Amino acid sequence: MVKHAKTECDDAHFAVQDTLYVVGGKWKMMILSILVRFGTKRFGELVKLMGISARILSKELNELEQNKLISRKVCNTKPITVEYSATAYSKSLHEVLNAMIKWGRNHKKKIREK
Amino acid sequence: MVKHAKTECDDAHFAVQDTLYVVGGKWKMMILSILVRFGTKRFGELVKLMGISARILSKELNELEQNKLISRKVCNTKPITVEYSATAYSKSLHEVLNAMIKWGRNHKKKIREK
DNA sequence: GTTACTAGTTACAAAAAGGTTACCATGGTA
DNA sequence: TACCATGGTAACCTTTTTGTAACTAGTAAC
Repeated sequence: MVKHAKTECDDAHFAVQDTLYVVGGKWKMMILSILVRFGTKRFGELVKLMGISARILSKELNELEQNKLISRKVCNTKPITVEYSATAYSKSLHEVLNAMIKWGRNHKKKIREK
Repeated sequence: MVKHAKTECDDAHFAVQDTLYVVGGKWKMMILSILVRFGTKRFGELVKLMGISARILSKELNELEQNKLISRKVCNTKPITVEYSATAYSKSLHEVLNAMIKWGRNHKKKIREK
């Protein structure tokens, strides 16, 4: 959680920062986007789908799991596989997620128009 | 704009990344939040309000201005003052902004409950 | 025995983000 | 004259983030 200097802590502006603290960065929202929209995915599938390195993905998945935003399940397959899924709590982010998808698409369109 | 490896570029997951590319980071959404909700603010006011350093604020404001998300106005006061305002385009972010404020507040509440 | 697949981890390097301090020019005030 | 405030900028440094390459362990196919 972000530490706030002087102002009241439940100020709207700092709430924005708190959200970014949990799901900011280059990859977390994209991982959630995939798991929420496509459903359960394996580690290796995410690597290929996203073009992310295993090291970074592993770290991001751990952090998301600690914040209860995804769940991890190890499967008894020949080479063991691990499945990641969105949790109920991660679904509380759908408004943020959808708004960002919408805005990103629109912004890219605007830029291409130039 | 983020460069995408192999997948189709208008994929929802990459749209999320595109949004983060423009308004991600520790400060940009907070600046927009303040300008959208409080209205026009001067440079020095933002520094005090946010607890951000002048160097970083200056950089962030420049980047937001380049993306047409804020406008800058130099005023003919005794020591010149500079006013920053949200633009019409920045208001297209209100959905993202409001969703993030709402989620951040709720998340902090959950954490305190533990 | 060798190769391959799985999901990671480790060590290392590079880049990006964020921060501190000192400084500038302007003009008003004590 | 010296000091204060304004909105910056430049040099420098630290921390965080991201990436690459090599390696692990278990099992199965060749």
